[in-house]
Amino acid sequence: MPTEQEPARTKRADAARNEKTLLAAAAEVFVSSGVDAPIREIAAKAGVGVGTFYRHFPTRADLITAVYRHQIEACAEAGPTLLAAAETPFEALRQWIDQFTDFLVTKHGLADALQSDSSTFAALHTYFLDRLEPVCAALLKAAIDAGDVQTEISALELMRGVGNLCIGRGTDPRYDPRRLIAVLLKGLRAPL
Amino acid sequence: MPTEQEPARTKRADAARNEKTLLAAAAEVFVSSGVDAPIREIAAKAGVGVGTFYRHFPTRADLITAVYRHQIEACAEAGPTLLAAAETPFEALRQWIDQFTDFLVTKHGLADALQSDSSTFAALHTYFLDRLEPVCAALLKAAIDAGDVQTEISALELMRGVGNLCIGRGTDPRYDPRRLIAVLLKGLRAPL
DNA sequence: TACTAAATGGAGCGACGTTCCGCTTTTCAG
DNA sequence: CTGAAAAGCGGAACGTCGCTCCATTTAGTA
Repeated sequence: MPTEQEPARTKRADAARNEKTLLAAAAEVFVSSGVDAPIREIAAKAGVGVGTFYRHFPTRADLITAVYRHQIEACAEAGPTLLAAAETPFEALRQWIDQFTDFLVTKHGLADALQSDSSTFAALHTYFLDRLEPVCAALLKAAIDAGDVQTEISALELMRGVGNLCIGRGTDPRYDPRRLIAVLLKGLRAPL
Repeated sequence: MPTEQEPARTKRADAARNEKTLLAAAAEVFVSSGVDAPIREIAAKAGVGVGTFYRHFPTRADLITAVYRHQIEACAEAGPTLLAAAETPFEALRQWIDQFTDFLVTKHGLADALQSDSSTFAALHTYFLDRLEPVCAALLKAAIDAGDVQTEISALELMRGVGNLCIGRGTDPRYDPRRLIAVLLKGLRAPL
């Protein structure tokens, strides 16, 4: 079995520089134009050609995961921490969902992309789920074991539901995802 | 004040025929390719040019509302009927939401379009809400008055929440919007 | 310095939405 | 019945976007 011992030659200096520049440009453009901003715009802002862009991020999902990797990681790591610190497992779950919601809500269009069935975003969807689903599952299981949650629901379904509810905020001030997510959690909670 | 008494000349026969043909073609294409199928495809299937398409349906939202007008109307009319027939107002609300959900879930991509903040679909969004929001509000108010619902929530928010939860079904068999909507309703319900 | 592999960039292709306007068809007054 | 005028039609054409391809440039190395 080939134990990933390959040289993994270090990237050329200019390539590394361009990648950083692209990441910064993308982060900036995402804020103003959302995660589905034109590639050309990002490449232009970074001062590189589109060919260079695609060399670094073959897929839009690659770019998005790279831009938000830190926050996804933070969210993943928050799970066990919250579980240890909170009064009850259910409270830990609630707080984790809060953090997850904040993340989605502050990134313009990210929630939309996450739920899109377009194959372009399949990888993004997969990445989020692979990383976060186990974390959410642990919290959910703890809450169930504690008897705080009776409803039968999978972590995946819960996360997708929360993600979906985060779509479209900003369009209409009368729609607040957090309120609905609170209702959803209330529905999850065992009677009494 | 000009009392809309204008002649409103009846459409030319061929124009009326083309409109019907386009509607039929669109309904068919929507089933196989979703509501965001290429305009050219619909026009081709109807055997007309794209210019003709745009003459009849200047915006995609116009087409979608025309295609689904009957079902939207049926959903709107079901409100009062259910309220009169059901055991409790909350049960009426639940059944109405069921019908609304069925409608959204069976139309490939309709829920996505409904929540999209793209200005293309703004009219669609408006049409749905103008027609259905009062109906949902009446059901919700009845349930609140009966004491079955305590949570403070607007009909608009509830409808958008349900609509959002309907997004992405079909992609993943493990995600069932109805289950989450049931949880949401449980969360709406007053304790006990 | 000279060589090579990595990296670049932007022209170009196909798909799509949308507009525009010369041509065809329907309608209806006479 | 007839012949304009009005209404409708079609599809070429333009702008935008995602993505690919490859001739050229450049960083690392001996």
